[in-house]
Amino acid sequence: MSKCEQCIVREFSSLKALNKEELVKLSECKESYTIKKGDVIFEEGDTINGIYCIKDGVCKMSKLSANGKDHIVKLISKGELLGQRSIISDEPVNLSAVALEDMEVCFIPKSEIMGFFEKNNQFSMNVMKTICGDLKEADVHAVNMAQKTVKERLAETLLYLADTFGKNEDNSLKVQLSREELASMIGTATESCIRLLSDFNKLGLIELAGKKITLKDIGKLKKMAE
Amino acid sequence: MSKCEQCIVREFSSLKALNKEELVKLSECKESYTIKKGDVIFEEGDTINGIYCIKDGVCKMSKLSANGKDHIVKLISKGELLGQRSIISDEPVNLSAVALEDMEVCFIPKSEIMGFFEKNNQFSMNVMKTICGDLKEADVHAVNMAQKTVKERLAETLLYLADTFGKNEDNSLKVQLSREELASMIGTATESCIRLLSDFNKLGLIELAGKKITLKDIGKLKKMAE
DNA sequence: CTTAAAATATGACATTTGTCATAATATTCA
DNA sequence: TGAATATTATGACAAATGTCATATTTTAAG
Repeated sequence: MSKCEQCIVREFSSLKALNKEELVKLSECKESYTIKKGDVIFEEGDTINGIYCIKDGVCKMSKLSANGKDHIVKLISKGELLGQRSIISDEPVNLSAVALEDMEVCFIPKSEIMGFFEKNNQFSMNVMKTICGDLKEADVHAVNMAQKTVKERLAETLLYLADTFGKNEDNSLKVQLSREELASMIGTATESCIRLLSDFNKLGLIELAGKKITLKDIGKLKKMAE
Repeated sequence: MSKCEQCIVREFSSLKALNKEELVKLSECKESYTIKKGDVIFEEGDTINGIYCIKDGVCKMSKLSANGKDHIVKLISKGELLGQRSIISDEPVNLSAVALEDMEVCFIPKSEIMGFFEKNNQFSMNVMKTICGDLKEADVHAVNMAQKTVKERLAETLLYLADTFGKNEDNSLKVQLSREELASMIGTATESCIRLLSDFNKLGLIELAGKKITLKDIGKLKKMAE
């Protein structure tokens, strides 16, 4: 079993507040998992008994809307913690988490986390700050959904994907989403998404090669996203 | 100056975790304000040096979108705390707060709040739970904005207003929003909002009398909101 | 490698929503 | 009170977006 003391990923999350002793204890109770692309980590409504620390890979967090369509609320990657909200609220999770690529995660039991909350004030503050950041982002997201056109949202999302998850050697976006998934992120019909991607392609803003998307004119894309 | 120990509103917020001693100290440093309808409590980007405890009245929390339109993200009323996110993140506020009716609020300095965080674990947990609740709501809100039609959003919002803020003796909604504000809540053009209200009126779902809106067929409205 | 299934792409059209113009009504303030 | 202003309402039309049908291409399975 790998040791948390030596895990670099920890430095990027609230867990960086833990001291040596706490880390040793954490190493002993955490469980490592490998998750395959497409696998479900948890589903909306599930009761989870701990949080997941993402060591590697990206997953989508989505929510079913009343009409039965899935909406991808955000993407989570290396260094982030999954399920904090559910543990703190003591409620089932309200988003589903599905791996977009093969992932490495560690599961930390709820009891352990609650102990940190009680004894480590800095850890609590870190978690609070993270959740406050999430809240701010969620508000921005809601306003974007309400006020921006689909075209603007698509441009913005492409830029977000490039900024947040980076590019391959050939300059294409590292995270590969299906058209359906991309549509579900920007909140539109799959066909509309495909059509707009075609338009962007014809305008020279992006280049399409199968599932690969390459941003060609970031300046214009930024203008388009307003 | 009124005493926090005797303030009932406190019982509805995270402040309920405070002990007698803390309440006495709070009474001494807090400041009470009266805010007139339409007054700005703070604006997006402002740096605030404490949080506001709403004793009475309702305010709108809004965010300017890139195209210059205001979007009302949520309404806040009696018993809730304003500005927690900003204080915890140590960042300017990202939403504006404007009174929809005359309000009574108390301002609690940041230093005091930070002290509670350090010494009162239950207070910290309460705040965390509140923010987690906000986050959940914000995610639901984003999905609604992305997936529901304007009609569905209007029906939903009317029901929300009735549920959350109640009705007058004549059964009309207690919170009075202008058509423009209602439109800015559901994320649509003012004209579209007015048109849909007219439709709902003709269908017998609601009754319009000036600014007053009365829900006549809650069942159908619920169906319409999906 | 070949076939079936899934994903992507595009056309045609309906529906929703936004915009601009203008009228009717309500509200404010001198 | 009465004029000025803001708000609400409605029509006409344009633009954006969704839906359904159907190719085309890609991927997966045997």
